[in-house]
Amino acid sequence: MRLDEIDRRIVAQLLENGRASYAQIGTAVGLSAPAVKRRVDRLRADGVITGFSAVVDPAALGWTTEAFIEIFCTGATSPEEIYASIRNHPEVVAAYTVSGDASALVHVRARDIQHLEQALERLRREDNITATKTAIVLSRLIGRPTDSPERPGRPASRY
Amino acid sequence: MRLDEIDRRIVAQLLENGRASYAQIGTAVGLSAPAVKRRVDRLRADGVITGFSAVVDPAALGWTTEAFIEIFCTGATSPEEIYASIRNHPEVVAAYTVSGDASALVHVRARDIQHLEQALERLRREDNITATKTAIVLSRLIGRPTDSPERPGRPASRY
DNA sequence: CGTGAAACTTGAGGCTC
DNA sequence: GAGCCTCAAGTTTCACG
Repeated sequence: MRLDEIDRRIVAQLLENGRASYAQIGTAVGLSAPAVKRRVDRLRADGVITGFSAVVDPAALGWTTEAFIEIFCTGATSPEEIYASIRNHPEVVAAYTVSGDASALVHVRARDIQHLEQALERLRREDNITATKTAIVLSRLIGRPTDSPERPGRPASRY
Repeated sequence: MRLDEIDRRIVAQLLENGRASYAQIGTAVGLSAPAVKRRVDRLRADGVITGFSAVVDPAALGWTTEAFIEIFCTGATSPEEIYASIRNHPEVVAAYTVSGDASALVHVRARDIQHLEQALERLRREDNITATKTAIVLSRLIGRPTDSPERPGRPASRY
Protein backbone atom coordinates (compact mmCIF):
# COMPACT_ATOMS: atom_id res chain seq x y z
CA MET A 1 0.00 0.00 0.00
CA ARG A 2 2.82 2.38 -0.76
CA LEU A 3 1.92 5.57 -2.55
CA ASP A 4 4.20 7.12 -5.09
CA GLU A 5 4.38 10.73 -6.16
CA ILE A 6 1.74 10.30 -8.86
CA ASP A 7 -0.72 8.73 -6.43
CA ARG A 8 -0.33 11.74 -4.16
CA ARG A 9 -0.92 14.11 -7.02
CA ILE A 10 -4.05 12.21 -8.04
CA VAL A 11 -5.35 12.43 -4.48
CA ALA A 12 -4.59 16.15 -4.44
CA GLN A 13 -6.52 16.59 -7.68
CA LEU A 14 -9.51 14.68 -6.35
CA LEU A 15 -9.51 16.65 -3.11
CA GLU A 16 -9.71 19.82 -5.13
CA ASN A 17 -12.33 18.53 -7.56
CA GLY A 18 -14.00 15.25 -6.67
CA ARG A 19 -15.80 15.14 -10.00
CA ALA A 20 -12.79 15.67 -12.22
CA SER A 21 -12.75 13.25 -15.14
CA TYR A 22 -9.99 10.69 -15.39
CA ALA A 23 -8.77 12.32 -18.59
CA GLN A 24 -8.59 15.69 -16.82
CA ILE A 25 -6.62 14.22 -13.93
CA GLY A 26 -4.50 12.37 -16.44
CA THR A 27 -3.34 15.52 -18.20
CA ALA A 28 -2.60 17.09 -14.80
CA VAL A 29 -0.43 14.20 -13.69
CA GLY A 30 0.85 13.01 -17.07
CA LEU A 31 -1.05 9.73 -17.43
CA SER A 32 -3.77 8.36 -19.68
CA ALA A 33 -7.34 8.16 -18.41
CA PRO A 34 -7.38 4.36 -17.92
CA ALA A 35 -4.13 4.52 -16.00
CA VAL A 36 -5.64 7.12 -13.69
CA LYS A 37 -8.74 5.01 -13.20
CA ARG A 38 -6.67 1.97 -12.26
CA ARG A 39 -4.84 4.01 -9.64
CA VAL A 40 -8.02 5.54 -8.26
CA ASP A 41 -9.58 2.08 -8.04
CA ARG A 42 -6.52 0.87 -6.17
CA LEU A 43 -6.56 3.90 -3.84
CA ARG A 44 -10.19 3.17 -3.03
CA ALA A 45 -9.53 -0.54 -2.51
CA ASP A 46 -6.63 0.33 -0.20
CA GLY A 47 -8.82 2.68 1.85
CA VAL A 48 -6.81 5.79 1.04
CA ILE A 49 -9.84 7.28 -0.70
CA THR A 50 -12.90 6.27 1.29
CA GLY A 51 -15.47 7.97 -0.91
CA PHE A 52 -16.58 11.09 -2.69
CA SER A 53 -18.83 13.78 -1.37
CA ALA A 54 -20.34 17.10 -2.24
CA VAL A 55 -19.00 19.99 -0.17
CA VAL A 56 -22.03 21.74 1.24
CA ASP A 57 -22.37 25.07 2.98
CA PRO A 58 -24.23 24.20 6.19
CA ALA A 59 -25.39 27.79 6.56
CA ALA A 60 -27.17 27.55 3.20
CA LEU A 61 -29.13 24.61 4.55
CA GLY A 62 -30.11 26.53 7.65
CA TRP A 63 -27.44 25.22 10.03
CA THR A 64 -26.06 28.55 11.16
CA THR A 65 -24.85 27.71 14.64
CA GLU A 66 -21.87 25.63 15.61
CA ALA A 67 -20.15 24.77 18.86
CA PHE A 68 -17.46 22.62 20.41
CA ILE A 69 -18.51 20.94 23.62
CA GLU A 70 -16.10 19.40 26.08
CA ILE A 71 -17.76 16.46 27.77
CA PHE A 72 -16.84 15.29 31.26
CA CYS A 73 -17.76 11.80 32.36
CA THR A 74 -17.63 9.82 35.56
CA GLY A 75 -14.25 8.26 36.47
CA ALA A 76 -13.59 5.45 34.02
CA THR A 77 -16.12 5.80 31.27
CA SER A 78 -14.96 3.89 28.20
CA PRO A 79 -14.90 5.34 24.69
CA GLU A 80 -17.65 2.88 23.79
CA GLU A 81 -19.90 4.25 26.53
CA ILE A 82 -19.20 7.81 25.45
CA TYR A 83 -20.00 6.85 21.90
CA ALA A 84 -23.26 5.30 23.04
CA SER A 85 -24.14 8.51 24.83
CA ILE A 86 -23.68 10.77 21.82
CA ARG A 87 -24.41 8.61 18.80
CA ASN A 88 -28.11 9.33 18.76
CA HIS A 89 -27.78 13.09 18.89
CA PRO A 90 -28.04 14.13 15.26
CA GLU A 91 -26.51 17.53 15.97
CA VAL A 92 -23.16 15.87 16.67
CA VAL A 93 -21.04 16.26 13.56
CA ALA A 94 -17.81 14.90 14.99
CA ALA A 95 -16.60 13.56 18.31
CA TYR A 96 -13.22 12.59 19.70
CA THR A 97 -11.82 11.23 22.90
CA VAL A 98 -8.99 13.50 23.94
CA SER A 99 -6.16 13.83 26.39
CA GLY A 100 -6.55 16.44 29.08
CA ASP A 101 -9.35 17.31 31.48
CA ALA A 102 -12.28 16.49 29.25
CA SER A 103 -13.34 12.96 28.37
CA ALA A 104 -14.40 13.92 24.89
CA LEU A 105 -14.72 16.84 22.54
CA VAL A 106 -17.79 16.98 20.36
CA HIS A 107 -18.44 19.23 17.41
CA VAL A 108 -22.09 20.15 17.18
CA ARG A 109 -24.12 21.95 14.54
CA ALA A 110 -27.57 23.41 15.12
CA ARG A 111 -30.06 25.52 13.26
CA ASP A 112 -29.82 28.41 15.71
CA ILE A 113 -28.96 29.20 19.30
CA GLN A 114 -32.28 27.85 20.57
CA HIS A 115 -31.66 24.57 18.80
CA LEU A 116 -28.13 24.45 20.19
CA GLU A 117 -29.40 24.99 23.71
CA GLN A 118 -31.92 22.24 23.24
CA ALA A 119 -29.29 19.84 21.91
CA LEU A 120 -27.01 20.70 24.80
CA GLU A 121 -29.75 20.03 27.35
CA ARG A 122 -30.48 16.73 25.69
CA LEU A 123 -26.79 15.79 25.81
CA ARG A 124 -26.52 16.73 29.47
CA ARG A 125 -29.37 14.40 30.32
CA GLU A 126 -27.22 11.43 29.26
CA ASP A 127 -26.33 9.30 32.28
CA ASN A 128 -22.58 9.17 31.72
CA ILE A 129 -22.21 12.88 31.20
CA THR A 130 -21.55 14.78 34.40
CA ALA A 131 -20.64 18.17 32.99
CA THR A 132 -20.14 20.03 29.74
CA LYS A 133 -18.23 23.10 28.69
CA THR A 134 -19.35 24.77 25.52
CA ALA A 135 -17.42 27.05 23.18
CA ILE A 136 -19.73 28.56 20.58
CA VAL A 137 -18.12 29.20 17.22
CA LEU A 138 -18.14 32.90 16.42
CA SER A 139 -16.38 32.75 13.08
CA ARG A 140 -14.62 30.19 10.98
CA LEU A 141 -11.08 31.30 10.21
CA ILE A 142 -9.85 28.28 8.30
CA GLY A 143 -11.62 25.24 7.02
CA ARG A 144 -9.99 22.91 4.57
CA PRO A 145 -12.04 20.20 2.90
CA THR A 146 -9.58 17.72 4.26
CA ASP A 147 -5.85 17.34 4.40
CA SER A 148 -4.00 17.37 1.17
CA PRO A 149 -0.78 15.44 1.29
CA GLU A 150 1.21 18.43 0.18
CA ARG A 151 -0.97 21.48 -0.14
CA PRO A 152 -0.09 24.58 1.85
CA GLY A 153 -2.67 26.63 3.70
CA ARG A 154 -5.52 27.99 1.67
CA PRO A 155 -7.54 31.12 2.35
CA ALA A 156 -10.36 30.85 4.83
CA SER A 157 -13.99 30.52 3.88
CA ARG A 158 -15.56 32.92 6.31
CA TYR A 159 -19.20 33.14 7.23
CA MET B 1 -32.92 30.44 -2.84
CA ARG B 2 -35.56 28.24 -1.28
CA LEU B 3 -34.91 24.52 -1.23
CA ASP B 4 -37.70 22.06 -1.59
CA GLU B 5 -37.80 18.46 -0.47
CA ILE B 6 -36.29 17.17 -3.73
CA ASP B 7 -33.34 19.57 -3.48
CA ARG B 8 -32.59 18.27 -0.02
CA ARG B 9 -32.73 14.69 -1.24
CA ILE B 10 -30.38 15.51 -4.10
CA VAL B 11 -27.95 17.09 -1.66
CA ALA B 12 -28.21 14.04 0.58
CA GLN B 13 -27.44 11.79 -2.39
CA LEU B 14 -24.42 13.86 -3.37
CA LEU B 15 -23.11 13.89 0.18
CA GLU B 16 -23.24 10.13 0.18
CA ASN B 17 -21.77 9.72 -3.31
CA GLY B 18 -20.28 12.82 -4.86
CA ARG B 19 -19.66 11.03 -8.14
CA ALA B 20 -23.17 9.70 -8.62
CA SER B 21 -24.46 10.25 -12.15
CA TYR B 22 -27.46 12.48 -12.69
CA ALA B 23 -29.46 9.52 -13.93
CA GLN B 24 -28.61 7.61 -10.76
CA ILE B 25 -29.68 10.51 -8.57
CA GLY B 26 -32.75 10.91 -10.74
CA THR B 27 -34.01 7.41 -10.08
CA ALA B 28 -33.38 7.91 -6.36
CA VAL B 29 -35.41 11.12 -6.20
CA GLY B 30 -37.87 10.46 -9.01
CA LEU B 31 -36.62 12.87 -11.66
CA SER B 32 -35.00 12.61 -15.08
CA ALA B 33 -31.28 13.17 -15.45
CA PRO B 34 -31.54 16.63 -17.06
CA ALA B 35 -33.92 17.80 -14.35
CA VAL B 36 -31.43 16.69 -11.72
CA LYS B 37 -28.60 18.44 -13.52
CA ARG B 38 -30.51 21.70 -13.63
CA ARG B 39 -31.15 21.54 -9.91
CA VAL B 40 -27.55 20.68 -9.13
CA ASP B 41 -26.40 23.59 -11.30
CA ARG B 42 -28.76 25.86 -9.40
CA LEU B 43 -27.61 24.52 -6.04
CA ARG B 44 -24.01 25.25 -7.04
CA ALA B 45 -24.88 28.72 -8.33
CA ASP B 46 -26.71 29.45 -5.08
CA GLY B 47 -23.71 28.37 -3.03
CA VAL B 48 -25.49 25.48 -1.33
CA ILE B 49 -23.07 23.05 -2.93
CA THR B 50 -19.64 24.68 -2.96
CA GLY B 51 -17.76 21.85 -4.62
CA PHE B 52 -16.95 18.19 -4.70
CA SER B 53 -14.13 16.39 -3.00
CA ALA B 54 -12.68 12.97 -2.41
CA VAL B 55 -12.96 11.76 1.17
CA VAL B 56 -9.51 10.70 2.19
CA ASP B 57 -8.28 8.78 5.21
CA PRO B 58 -5.54 11.01 6.64
CA ALA B 59 -3.99 8.06 8.42
CA ALA B 60 -3.48 6.30 5.09
CA LEU B 61 -1.46 9.29 3.93
CA GLY B 62 0.68 9.22 7.03
CA TRP B 63 -1.16 11.86 9.09
CA THR B 64 -1.74 9.78 12.19
CA THR B 65 -1.81 12.46 14.88
CA GLU B 66 -4.48 15.01 15.52
CA ALA B 67 -5.12 17.63 18.19
CA PHE B 68 -7.34 20.52 19.15
CA ILE B 69 -5.46 23.53 20.44
CA GLU B 70 -7.05 26.36 22.34
CA ILE B 71 -5.23 29.57 21.59
CA PHE B 72 -5.07 32.48 24.00
CA CYS B 73 -4.19 35.94 22.73
CA THR B 74 -3.46 39.31 24.25
CA GLY B 75 -6.49 41.41 25.21
CA ALA B 76 -8.20 42.57 22.06
CA THR B 77 -6.67 40.57 19.25
CA SER B 78 -8.95 40.69 16.22
CA PRO B 79 -10.02 37.61 14.26
CA GLU B 80 -7.97 38.97 11.34
CA GLU B 81 -4.83 39.04 13.47
CA ILE B 82 -5.49 35.54 14.74
CA TYR B 83 -5.99 34.39 11.19
CA ALA B 84 -2.71 36.00 10.18
CA SER B 85 -0.97 34.12 12.99
CA ILE B 86 -2.17 30.68 11.98
CA ARG B 87 -2.70 30.84 8.24
CA ASN B 88 0.82 29.85 7.35
CA HIS B 89 0.93 26.78 9.53
CA PRO B 90 0.09 23.95 7.14
CA GLU B 91 -0.80 21.59 10.00
CA VAL B 92 -3.87 23.69 10.78
CA VAL B 93 -6.84 21.93 9.24
CA ALA B 94 -9.54 24.15 10.73
CA ALA B 95 -9.71 27.15 13.04
CA TYR B 96 -12.51 29.03 14.73
CA THR B 97 -12.91 32.00 16.98
CA VAL B 98 -15.01 30.91 19.90
CA SER B 99 -16.84 32.20 22.93
CA GLY B 100 -15.33 31.37 26.30
CA ASP B 101 -11.84 31.63 27.70
CA ALA B 102 -9.90 30.87 24.56
CA SER B 103 -9.53 33.27 21.66
CA ALA B 104 -9.59 30.54 19.08
CA LEU B 105 -9.77 26.80 18.67
CA VAL B 106 -7.58 25.23 16.02
CA HIS B 107 -7.72 21.72 14.69
CA VAL B 108 -4.28 20.44 13.78
CA ARG B 109 -3.07 17.34 12.00
CA ALA B 110 0.48 16.07 12.09
CA ARG B 111 2.41 13.06 10.93
CA ASP B 112 3.27 11.94 14.43
CA ILE B 113 3.72 13.25 17.95
CA GLN B 114 7.13 14.73 17.14
CA HIS B 115 5.67 16.64 14.24
CA LEU B 116 2.78 17.80 16.42
CA GLU B 117 5.18 19.08 19.05
CA GLN B 118 7.15 20.91 16.41
CA ALA B 119 4.00 22.50 14.96
CA LEU B 120 2.88 23.52 18.42
CA GLU B 121 6.22 25.16 19.17
CA ARG B 122 6.03 27.01 15.89
CA LEU B 123 2.53 28.22 16.71
CA ARG B 124 3.55 29.39 20.16
CA ARG B 125 6.29 31.52 18.67
CA GLU B 126 3.64 33.70 16.99
CA ASP B 127 3.59 37.17 18.52
CA ASN B 128 -0.12 37.35 19.26
CA ILE B 129 -0.28 33.99 20.94
CA THR B 130 0.36 34.14 24.66
CA ALA B 131 -0.65 30.62 25.63
CA THR B 132 -2.01 27.37 24.21
CA LYS B 133 -3.84 24.42 25.64
CA THR B 134 -3.67 21.21 23.66
CA ALA B 135 -6.03 18.26 23.65
CA ILE B 136 -4.57 15.39 21.66
CA VAL B 137 -7.13 13.23 19.89
CA LEU B 138 -7.01 9.68 21.22
CA SER B 139 -9.78 8.21 19.11
CA ARG B 140 -12.37 9.44 16.69
CA LEU B 141 -15.83 8.44 17.84
CA ILE B 142 -17.92 10.10 15.15
CA GLY B 143 -16.96 11.81 11.96
CA ARG B 144 -19.51 12.63 9.31
CA PRO B 145 -18.34 13.76 5.90
CA THR B 146 -20.38 16.85 6.45
CA ASP B 147 -23.83 17.56 7.72
CA SER B 148 -26.63 15.95 5.86
CA PRO B 149 -29.85 17.89 6.07
CA GLU B 150 -31.75 14.89 7.31
CA ARG B 151 -29.47 11.98 7.94
CA PRO B 152 -29.27 10.53 11.43
CA GLY B 153 -25.99 9.62 13.08
CA ARG B 154 -23.81 7.11 11.30
CA PRO B 155 -21.39 4.68 12.87
CA ALA B 156 -17.99 6.00 13.75
CA SER B 157 -14.89 5.48 11.66
CA ARG B 158 -12.40 4.59 14.33
CA TYR B 159 -8.67 4.58 14.02
C1' DC C 1 1.06 1.79 -19.03
C1' DG C 2 -1.18 3.07 -23.55
C1' DT C 3 -4.62 2.38 -27.36
C1' DG C 4 -8.97 1.91 -29.31
C1' DA C 5 -13.96 0.50 -29.33
C1' DA C 6 -18.40 -0.12 -26.90
C1' DA C 7 -21.51 1.50 -23.40
C1' DC C 8 -22.79 5.09 -20.80
C1' DT C 9 -23.14 9.97 -19.22
C1' DT C 10 -23.20 14.79 -19.88
C1' DG C 11 -24.93 19.04 -21.56
C1' DA C 12 -27.71 21.92 -24.78
C1' DG C 13 -31.26 22.32 -27.95
C1' DG C 14 -36.34 22.47 -28.41
C1' DC C 15 -41.10 20.80 -26.82
C1' DT C 16 -44.99 20.22 -23.32
C1' DC C 17 -47.45 20.95 -19.17
C1' DG D 1 -41.28 28.02 -14.07
C1' DA D 2 -40.04 23.15 -14.18
C1' DG D 3 -39.92 18.75 -16.35
C1' DC D 4 -39.13 15.36 -20.37
C1' DC D 5 -37.04 13.82 -24.73
C1' DT D 6 -33.42 13.71 -28.16
C1' DC D 7 -28.81 13.93 -29.99
C1' DA D 8 -23.92 15.24 -30.40
C1' DA D 9 -19.80 15.48 -27.63
C1' DG D 10 -17.39 13.74 -23.99
C1' DT D 11 -16.40 10.07 -20.36
C1' DT D 12 -15.97 5.63 -18.40
C1' DT D 13 -14.64 1.01 -18.83
C1' DC D 14 -12.99 -2.92 -20.99
C1' DA D 15 -9.88 -6.21 -23.64
C1' DC D 16 -5.63 -6.26 -25.92
C1' DG D 17 -0.85 -4.94 -27.19
